[in-house]
Amino acid sequence: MSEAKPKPRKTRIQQRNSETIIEAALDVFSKHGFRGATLDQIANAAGLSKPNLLYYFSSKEAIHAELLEGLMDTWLDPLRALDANGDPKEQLLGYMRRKLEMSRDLPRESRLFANEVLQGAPRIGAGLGGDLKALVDEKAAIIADWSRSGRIAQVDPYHLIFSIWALTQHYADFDAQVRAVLGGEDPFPGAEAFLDTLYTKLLIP
Amino acid sequence: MSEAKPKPRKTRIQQRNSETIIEAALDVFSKHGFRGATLDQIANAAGLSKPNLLYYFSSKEAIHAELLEGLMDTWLDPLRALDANGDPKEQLLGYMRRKLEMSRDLPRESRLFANEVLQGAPRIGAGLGGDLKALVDEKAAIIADWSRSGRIAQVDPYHLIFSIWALTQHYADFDAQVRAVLGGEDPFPGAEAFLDTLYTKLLIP
DNA sequence: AAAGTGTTTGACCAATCGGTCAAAGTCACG
DNA sequence: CGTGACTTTGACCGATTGGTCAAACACTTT
Repeated sequence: MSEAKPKPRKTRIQQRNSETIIEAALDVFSKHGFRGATLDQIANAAGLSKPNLLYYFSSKEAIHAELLEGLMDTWLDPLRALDANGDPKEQLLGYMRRKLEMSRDLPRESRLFANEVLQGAPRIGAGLGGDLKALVDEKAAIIADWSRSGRIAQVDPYHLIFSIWALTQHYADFDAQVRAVLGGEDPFPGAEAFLDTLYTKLLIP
Repeated sequence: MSEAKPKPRKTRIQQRNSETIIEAALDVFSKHGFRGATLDQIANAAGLSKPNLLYYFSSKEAIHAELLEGLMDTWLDPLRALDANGDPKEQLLGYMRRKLEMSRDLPRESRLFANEVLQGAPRIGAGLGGDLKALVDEKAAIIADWSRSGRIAQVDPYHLIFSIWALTQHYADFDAQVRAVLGGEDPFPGAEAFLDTLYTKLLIP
């Protein structure tokens, strides 16, 4: 569904302030969830007044919706890059590593999605059953082929993908818990080594 | 006074209503998060009036705190049961299976914790750095011993535990996403088979 | 400089929130 | 039955929330 309504990109100021608002909203929504975030918080973080926010976005939901929509692509890019013609093990390990990097570099985005899905995805339910499912089905078929031809071990491709999501996003979404247990140590070097070993062993035929 | 009576004397009604409220609060908090839940929702779910709720619990935070406190034990029990004297692989696979069962049977509890940790654990931060860290340290030492003595493969025990948390809780916390992708199929049978294979292969020395 | 468009804001609003309170209703027990 | 403790509720409160609006301000264009 490509609803390309020509939204008139107008002035420099509009461009700049819209981006500022989206950036501030990402900060606030990812930290407090949709219901927990307030327009005042977002306005304050963006350095604008609340009515000024609503001059650029018609409502709190509109900001949230634009955020999620703009992020969905970024979020699925690593999976899109999974290449049927590449080396299976390398492709899957590469996918895992890219997702882990995203947890390290874009933790707010990860938490934004986590918040949404945790509450039952009330605002992007369609996106999950649509684009996401289609993409996962496509890539799962590729993995299933690799399994069938013996190039990797026999694994359920769907649960393999789920496991990559779970393991990598865990380090962003449950950051507070991970760091409490590790006592401040940076989790990511250890995580990458562990996940490398895990998937290397799993995928050996 | 002359009579030394234990202060918190609970009547039948108190017992019953407290439990009803906690049960209703689990429903509402796990679905909407702390900030997203309202006293009216909880009261309605419990079949009581809002002032009646506050007759049993002094505040919204008090309900939430009691919920978390009461749940922390249940949540850590599977890890406590990890036995240093048992068979390493069986112990770890057993731990994983118990955690997966909890995701299937107690998804609300899982989401309650997920909500709390996602927002940075503002209300149980102490519990994470205290009891939880102590328990994980203790069990990680056991696993490290198993690794060192060659009874299981060499793995980072902390990230091994994290991986079990991430993989099992994923099926409760991201239920909406998992079911959207699988199209309604019950994820748990497939998940258990996948995780069994995964950890069996990982732990082989 | 004047006009027109785009931008910003203070004041305000209705709805909802967590929480209070006094009064009424109910229960246990001598 | 009577009495005192326990339980329930309608009415209410101050604070916060998302959102509106007219007026003021600023920037371009002529």
